[in-house]
Amino acid sequence: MNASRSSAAVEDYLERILELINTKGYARVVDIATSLGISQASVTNMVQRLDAEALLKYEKYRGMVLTTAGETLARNIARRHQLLTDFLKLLGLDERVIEHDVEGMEHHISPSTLRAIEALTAQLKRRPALLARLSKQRGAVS
Amino acid sequence: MNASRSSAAVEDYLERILELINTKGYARVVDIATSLGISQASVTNMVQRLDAEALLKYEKYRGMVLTTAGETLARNIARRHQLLTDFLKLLGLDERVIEHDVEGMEHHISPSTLRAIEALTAQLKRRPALLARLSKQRGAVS
DNA sequence: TAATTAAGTTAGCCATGCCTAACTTGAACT
DNA sequence: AGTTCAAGTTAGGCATGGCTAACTTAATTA
Ligand SMILES: [Mn+2]
Ligand SMILES: [Mn+2]
Ligand SMILES: [Mn+2]
Ligand SMILES: [Mn+2]
Repeated sequence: MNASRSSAAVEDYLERILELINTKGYARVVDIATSLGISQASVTNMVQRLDAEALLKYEKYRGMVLTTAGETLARNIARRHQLLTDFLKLLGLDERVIEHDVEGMEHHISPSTLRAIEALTAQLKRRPALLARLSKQRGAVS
Repeated sequence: MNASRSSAAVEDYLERILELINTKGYARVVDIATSLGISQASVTNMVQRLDAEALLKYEKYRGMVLTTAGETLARNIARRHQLLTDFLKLLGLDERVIEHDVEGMEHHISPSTLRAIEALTAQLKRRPALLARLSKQRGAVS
């Protein structure tokens, strides 16, 4: 029923859940909470909502698995995160600034904008001289 | 007192209020509402909050002026909006996609990231060949 | 197996930011 | 001056997404 577009919060949860599953094999409430820096109660709440929205299947006290729909969304946001990170890294920005900015921007990038930035990143990777000039033009630090 | 960072909503209001003042000479509740696509009631509410936070001075039923703090914030978000728009325009994206994406991303760009994108934009403007290759590499359309 | 404790859940709360409906204010026209 | 009506305000409500405190479940340990 409810096909309304995903919120930034939903995308962040799905992204983190997929990441935990990929690295640890499973996603537990306590790990999601620690990793997102929020309370376990908030995670329980959202996990139940994601279950209701059929983005994952959750068995209380047991565990969760992403549904096909949930995994598709998760992979999609993970891809936006990765491509934006790659792009900003090229510009020589500080790691933590990149992480912060990407975490916010990733929720507002249309497919066509993403493709354009992807293409630009590929081109820039072949032009180290241009990138060097960039760093020089700015303060050269962060 | 309350130095907590501004929300995206606050930034959007301030940006629009400054724009109305710059183009019409004053910002009225009804115009802010129409221009942001929200109800007058919501605008009244936020305007009163911005007054309480000393970002503008509001005289009920009369009018509003930005305080120094409010104008500083407004100019700042307007600049982020402009620079991001310039950058995405360079990539040949559709106007409406740009507007949509910028409206979201502008709230998540750190000063150093902004400077980097500004420098990149300046360099790219001197390399039309690279930009042409970019458009070709993608679908060439939006 | 019984006790302990980490993990998870529930209940109740709050801030933000939006809405509609109903009312008030003040400007403009007669 | 009285009427009309656009603009503005207030009241009350809702969804989202956080929180803490108290309780329950289940895994571990003695
Ligand atoms: Mn994010
Ligand atoms: Mn992310
Ligand atoms: Mn915006
Ligand atoms: Mn803007």
